[in-house]
Amino acid sequence: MEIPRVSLDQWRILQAVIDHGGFAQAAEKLHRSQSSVSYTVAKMQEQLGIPLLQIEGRKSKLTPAGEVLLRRSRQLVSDASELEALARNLEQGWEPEVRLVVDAAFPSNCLMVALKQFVPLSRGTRVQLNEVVLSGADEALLEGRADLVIGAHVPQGFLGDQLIEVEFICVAHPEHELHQLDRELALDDLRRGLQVVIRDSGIHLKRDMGWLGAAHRWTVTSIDKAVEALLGGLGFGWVPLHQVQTHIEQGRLKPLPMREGQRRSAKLFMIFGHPDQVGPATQQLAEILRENCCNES
Amino acid sequence: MEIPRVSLDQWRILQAVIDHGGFAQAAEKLHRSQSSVSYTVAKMQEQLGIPLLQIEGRKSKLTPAGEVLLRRSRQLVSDASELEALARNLEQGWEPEVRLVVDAAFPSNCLMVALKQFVPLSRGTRVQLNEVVLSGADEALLEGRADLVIGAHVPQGFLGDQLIEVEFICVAHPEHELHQLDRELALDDLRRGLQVVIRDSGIHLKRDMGWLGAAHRWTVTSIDKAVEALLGGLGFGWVPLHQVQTHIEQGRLKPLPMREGQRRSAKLFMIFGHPDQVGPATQQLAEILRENCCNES
DNA sequence: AATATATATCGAAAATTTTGATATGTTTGT
DNA sequence: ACAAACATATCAAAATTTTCGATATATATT
Repeated sequence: MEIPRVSLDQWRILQAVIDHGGFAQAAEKLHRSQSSVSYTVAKMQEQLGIPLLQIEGRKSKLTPAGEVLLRRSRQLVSDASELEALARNLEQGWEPEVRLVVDAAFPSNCLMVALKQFVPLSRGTRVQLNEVVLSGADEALLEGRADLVIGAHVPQGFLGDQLIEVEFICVAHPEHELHQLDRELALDDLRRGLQVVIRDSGIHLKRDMGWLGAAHRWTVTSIDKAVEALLGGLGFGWVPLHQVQTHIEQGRLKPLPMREGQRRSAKLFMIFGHPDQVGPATQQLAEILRENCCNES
Repeated sequence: MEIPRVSLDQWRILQAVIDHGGFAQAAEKLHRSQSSVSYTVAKMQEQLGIPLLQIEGRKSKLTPAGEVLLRRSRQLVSDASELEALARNLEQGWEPEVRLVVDAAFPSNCLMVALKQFVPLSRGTRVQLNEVVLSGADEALLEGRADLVIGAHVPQGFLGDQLIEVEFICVAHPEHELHQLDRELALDDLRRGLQVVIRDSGIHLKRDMGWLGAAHRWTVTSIDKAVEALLGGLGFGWVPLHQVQTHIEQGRLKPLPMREGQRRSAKLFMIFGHPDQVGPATQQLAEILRENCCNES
């Protein structure tokens, strides 16, 4: 690995020149003299052996190479800042990383919004996200592989706050044979069909989602795949309502007219991996997740 | 955005202290005095407001925070080097980015090996990879959205080298009804079944892969999905042999015993997006891809 | 041509880093 | 317990780098 010759400060000065429209303006903002800025830029170009700016008229403009390098240098400087932000976090006892394990039934947009909110508050603390199904969450907890879990079950010895209730609905493609019967369905009707079942992602325990004892089953490993299979007219199955809402509205899937059990609901809990000592980053992330879920419902 | 106070040099010196086992050794390697190293480390800790090293016996060891920060700082320094390597590349007329478009039929391991080889030679030049099906490749070429294409067809006005020949084989799940017939199959036998067809990813042109005119078809958007569908026993279809080889060996899929056309082959070509002016990075990547394909066959 | 704007260059001043010498503290071997 | 070996800390002086103010050069505007 070649050692870097151009310093962060040098890149920062180049950025300032572009951002503030000239050497003089950049110098102003940086509380330096104009000649200092000029010196720095000249030196950078010498070190890199490539011109970054070229005089055009009386202003200097970025060369094509300069444009590329500037863009990437912004990332570099921002990474450096993040590193130092992490140092400040660590000083206050922040964790460098939060391991978040989430049951696939949890609405992914909820999760995305929460993570987007968390990032700017946590510069430097990373989130390692792991999507699991059913007992996969329990295992992560029991094996200490998670700091924060959103799961359907609170194992012994852990404390869980209820977060949201996810409704599962039993659907099939509108042209599926079960829809052709054109009457209320009993559970017995279902046993003859092909059920799409979401496979538990746990390794030790094995509990599959709403397994009915139907004659045929097709097991998939994620909710996305399950929905895909249902859209393909492959069978019927219970999936989270929020995941198929639009499909239902647009007629690509249709809830089965069941006498009972068309809907089931699962409570999702928020569980801390180390109930006794929750780090501040984990705490913060948990709070944001909670807020987002309240707004949602 | 907070401005970085700790310089790349400072991080590098911390790294050297750890890598060479002490201030004196680091100083040696860095051609600096031991006191200089000591000064730098002390200053860093002051700037960050957090201890990175602590004396343990007579050696200094990383604190837990130091460990985290060191690990990430290595990435930072390496990014900085990469940025400068990019500058050197640009100076020699290297492109900052190569847009590579690859037909999904191209063996992905081949691609991965080639990219892994390319990365160290191209530090700083990024590869933007786009997987397409059939005419998606043509479109990328015609619209100038690609520098290098691996596709099944060479559009007018472009030059293509043949790269490899990909064999497609017609398979179905071993328990599929077509396998139960237990005799050689004619094309007419197939028309009654459900064919899994890979959908063209092009937007304007539309050519689907080996569409037979079968009674039922299920169209998927990637080869992976097609294989998945076939594994689920959903129908039959032509897919690249290399993608299903292990499935066949392990009995999860079985080639259909066809009188004719069990195998089809498609030639894949390597095509430059701008035949007249091929950048050196593109050139290099193309060479590596070619080499890898030769070794493969 | 005169003026305003923008970057380049120069020598001197200021700030920072490096150095060599030496101090302080820890472990190892006798 | 003591010396030798090892490791980091500190100090003032030296070396290097950066910054500054002034001024030069170049281009566009009027």
